[in-house]
Amino acid sequence: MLDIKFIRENPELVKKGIKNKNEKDTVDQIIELDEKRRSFIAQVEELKAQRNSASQQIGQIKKSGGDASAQIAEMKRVGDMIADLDKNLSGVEEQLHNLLIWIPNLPNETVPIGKSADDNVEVRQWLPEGFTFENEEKVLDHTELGKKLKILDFERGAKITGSGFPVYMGKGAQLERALINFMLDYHIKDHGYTEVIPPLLVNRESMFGTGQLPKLEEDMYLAEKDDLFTIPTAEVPITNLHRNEILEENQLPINYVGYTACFRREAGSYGKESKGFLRVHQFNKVEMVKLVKPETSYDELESITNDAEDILKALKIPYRILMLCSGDLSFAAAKCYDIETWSPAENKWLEASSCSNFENFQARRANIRYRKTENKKLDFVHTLNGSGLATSRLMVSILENYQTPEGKVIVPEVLQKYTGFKIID
RNA sequence: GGAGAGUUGGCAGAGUGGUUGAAUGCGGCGGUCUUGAAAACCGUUAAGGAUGCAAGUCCUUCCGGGGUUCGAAUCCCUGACUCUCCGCCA
Repeated sequence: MLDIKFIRENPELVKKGIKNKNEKDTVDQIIELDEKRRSFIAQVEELKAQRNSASQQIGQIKKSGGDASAQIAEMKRVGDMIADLDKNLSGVEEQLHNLLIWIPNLPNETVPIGKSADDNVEVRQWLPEGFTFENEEKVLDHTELGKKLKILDFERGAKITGSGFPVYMGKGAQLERALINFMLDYHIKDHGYTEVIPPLLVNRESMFGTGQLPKLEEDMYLAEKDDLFTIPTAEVPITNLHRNEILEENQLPINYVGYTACFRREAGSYGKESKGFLRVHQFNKVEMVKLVKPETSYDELESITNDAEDILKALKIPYRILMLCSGDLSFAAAKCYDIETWSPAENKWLEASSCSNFENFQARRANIRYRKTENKKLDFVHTLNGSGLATSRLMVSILENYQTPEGKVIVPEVLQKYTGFKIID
């Protein structure tokens, strides 16, 4: 959520940001409603001040046994006027709110302007020693490998639930679990994060707080009876841990890491991209969330991105970092790096992580503030998150990059102590 | 699922219609005292909004929403959550 005062004072800046994000510009309507709102406030507050002092007088008169019926009649009239004005005011405020919640966060000034994913900018690439993009022999893709080695079963997943709900079997399940544990341990021990196991269903307030609602309602599973959503990412419950709280400056930065299953309807995105793990409705992800002081948030963005990269370096998976252009940024993000891992079978990069700075956009929605040590003033924290990482796409890269000419898969060295075996055959 | 109790400021906890934004205690901050610290004592201590260059003035807020009233933390309705007991269950 943007600050209405900021919009009022910088309408052109806001309009530009909205345009660069390909979102709907309602700034003129917002400013008009804001003026209306403030004019109603001025009127109604004037009357309320009048009523408050008169009510006090009436109390005095009654106490001393006098007759206050004239004042009471007058105040009844004033009360009716207040009721009318209040009604108008809340009507205007509702309209204003309904526009404001659709205004996206503005891109940071360092973000390249662009329309779509084609305009994202590659920042750097990391390739393991000896890696080459050319494959002399045919590489099996992850679905073929999964079938051959009996470690993934997409067909049975479709039977018991529907397409896009993968089943991991045997060593596949063990590898998945090893990967999750490895990533959690790494972030906890080497990067100093605190582990959280949050609920997988959350209420509307939480979904609003991180910016999934109202825009992305159609992309989420909803348990209608209880009006609860399954989480599309652990970002939602973990960031909302501190909703409506005031933190102390010396508590910051707060670094959380959590593993959860994630659920996405991916409405309207069926197609060739949906093979195997490439697009699923349920997947596993280790997510990092940071609550930080505003002045540090861009350093923290670099840091959280590095934390995700460290995992890939340890696994020796080739990856590249993209800086998303304005048009490809999510609704709530001000700046975002995507990490893509290499898939030799698809012969392309697959998004495995997304690290974003939301500045105070989510903190405003979720009302997460902190008290500054210096002057005791309150301010909104900045929130960040980054996948560290999503296992589905990562599993594609591991299976494909670590396969032997015979179609077996070597377990990455750092995972071997977690799996207890070195090869899947 | 059934029955009951509760939700007040950073925390604990008073307050059942009229200077109650809210007693008191703790905590926090400032000060006195002290070589320093502790103790003791004194003072101070909410957030959001409107307006204003500012000082200030005003409005709102006692879980959320609605109502009664000239006036509500206080009365009524409703929703959420918490706790206790019973039932069911991993």
